[in-house]
Amino acid sequence: MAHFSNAAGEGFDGSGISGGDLLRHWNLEKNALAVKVNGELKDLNVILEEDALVEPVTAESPEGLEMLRHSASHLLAQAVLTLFPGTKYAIGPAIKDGFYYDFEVAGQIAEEDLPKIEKEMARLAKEKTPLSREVLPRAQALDLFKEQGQIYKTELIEALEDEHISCYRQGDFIDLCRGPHVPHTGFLRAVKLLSLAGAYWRGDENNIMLTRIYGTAFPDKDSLKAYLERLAEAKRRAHQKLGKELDLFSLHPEGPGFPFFHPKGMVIINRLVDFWRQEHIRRGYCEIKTPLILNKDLWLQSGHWDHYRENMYFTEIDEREYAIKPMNCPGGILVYNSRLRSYKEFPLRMAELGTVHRHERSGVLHGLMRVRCFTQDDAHLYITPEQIKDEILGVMDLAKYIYSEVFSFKYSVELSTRPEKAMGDPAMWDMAEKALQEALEESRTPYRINEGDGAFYGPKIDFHLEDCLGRTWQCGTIQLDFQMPEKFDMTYVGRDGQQHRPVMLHRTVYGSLERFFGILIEHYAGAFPYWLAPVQVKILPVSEDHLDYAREVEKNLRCRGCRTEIDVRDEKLGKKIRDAQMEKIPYMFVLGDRENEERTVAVRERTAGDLGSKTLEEMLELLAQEFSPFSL
RNA sequence: GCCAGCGUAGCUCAGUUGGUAGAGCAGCGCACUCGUAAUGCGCAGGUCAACGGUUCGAGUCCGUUCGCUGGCUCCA
Repeated sequence: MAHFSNAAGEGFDGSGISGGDLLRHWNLEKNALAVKVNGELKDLNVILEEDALVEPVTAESPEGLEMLRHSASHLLAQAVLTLFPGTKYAIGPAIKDGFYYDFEVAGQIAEEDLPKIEKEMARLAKEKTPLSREVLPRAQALDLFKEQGQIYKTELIEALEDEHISCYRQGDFIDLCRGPHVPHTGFLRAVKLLSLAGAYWRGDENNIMLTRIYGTAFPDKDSLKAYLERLAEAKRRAHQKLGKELDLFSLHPEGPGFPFFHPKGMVIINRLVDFWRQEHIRRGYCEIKTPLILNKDLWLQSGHWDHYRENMYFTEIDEREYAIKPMNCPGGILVYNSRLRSYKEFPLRMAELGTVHRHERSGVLHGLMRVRCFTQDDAHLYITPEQIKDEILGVMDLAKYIYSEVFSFKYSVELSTRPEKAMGDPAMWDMAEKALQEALEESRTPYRINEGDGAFYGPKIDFHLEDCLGRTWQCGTIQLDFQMPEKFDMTYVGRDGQQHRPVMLHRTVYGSLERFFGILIEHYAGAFPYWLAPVQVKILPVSEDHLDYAREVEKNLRCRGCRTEIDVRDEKLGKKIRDAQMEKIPYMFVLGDRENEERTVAVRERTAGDLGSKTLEEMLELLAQEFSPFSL
């Protein structure tokens, strides 16, 4: 950090060096792309106020990296305009891990053009053209872009209220931009274009679809290379790929979006369910099950017919219309309403592993993460208004326990507020939003507000987990609902003997078993912890002679609930070990003459390797020490 | 749904400017009876996603449909 002054003295004026030049010099020595002046990010050629506090911003800092990528997007636009004259350019920001730029390309652009564009960018970078800021009067800026037929830029300027428009110029390329930017294009020497995609202008599907080019930029070639390797590694652990390799699940054209679970996948799903049941019993939930198909009247009453019809599947029974449930709540409400309820039952926590079907648009399907048939670990809590906060806190505690303690996930939390197509009284919405917010504040949970993203019947708290490429997926959710109790005329008898309206809380923790499973596969890269592993111990007889002893050991393990298999193939030991390793099985027991005589097993662990010889009793003790969320 | 790319044996992939389909792994059989990450030999396996068109001739070119992947929009 340094103090600079433009004031007279120190020979600035006398020596003919301006404060700006001095600053530039000082910062280039420090390898800075920009500076923070009194905490604010500025270009290197900023004109300093008297006694400004100045810090260099290097390419390695988060701000520097973002700037680098933003500047790279300008370079991309310049290259595309050079190679595809007549192209209209829209917007090009830096994003997490990179940048993009949207174009209406003159002619055709294909993925195979990317190397050509990269080459042009490299050429332009070599020229070290300065990126300079130009502030134009509004009318002049408008004329400038209008002349070139840049309709997207003029539309953007028209939306701005400023008198003066900030632009950045590099050579003959000029872009509407707030900045700041790197001093010259020479800083953009580690840039890679990644993919081509369609994107609607201003994110509205009624608008024209532009061509988006994604890329990334790093301070140097080594860190770019490291990033690309990370991407490749992430692709190797994609759940679709591992699901096939480890024989966990499959998807078929016969049922797009309807996953099939194989025996090994079912072991994991069932473990998740067993654990879920245990934890819910402990936390005072009961469990119900409701039908998959219910008649149309129910969905009319719930509001799904009006708000959710386009995502529902329908069928006909005895010439009457039925719907396949897209959500579990209406069924759950029928259980609630099946008899008179008392406040003494409250908080009434009814869980349901409910399988739902939703007609998702074909383009959004994604492995197990976005499917058309999935099982929610749903629950509906029927409570009094006074119980709202405690119950929300209770669910948040459960989510934290499962995400953080059991699975060591990092997760983010969002509060989604009233959407446009909301049902019901705005005052109720305000109250519900406030209750959720209070619970978040009280539990000191960091969260982001997602304006207008709530469910049609109520606001919600969402829990998001990351997949291996850093994409986030909503898993758990807590939704506060005052609408359904009205619609279904739900009541309970209070202490005063009068009928009251309950409040309803919808919630999930896994979200959907399918999605959570997909994320788990990637989280563990297929090497599931002992308590989830489809096969926990693989028994490897050295030769056929040791099969009898192998069966004896297998029986012993099975009796104690251990999931075990013998590799009975007529193969060499090395091959059996390799295959067990590829299957990511936690333990291998090697059995040969020695073990047979000593009544021991030679233990190999998938990451630690050889653990030496152990008696079966010693081994069972070791296995018992493996982490398990079960406490039976 | 929209944009782009892809679809060849169970899996991973090769297949010249259009001339009639190939490897490795997996599977099956035989031999070997094996000590810590791949034993050898053999056999079998394909309406080249589907349908239509161009052509004497299509895995290859064109069109349509389906599916998958990456995005966009959407996502209770």
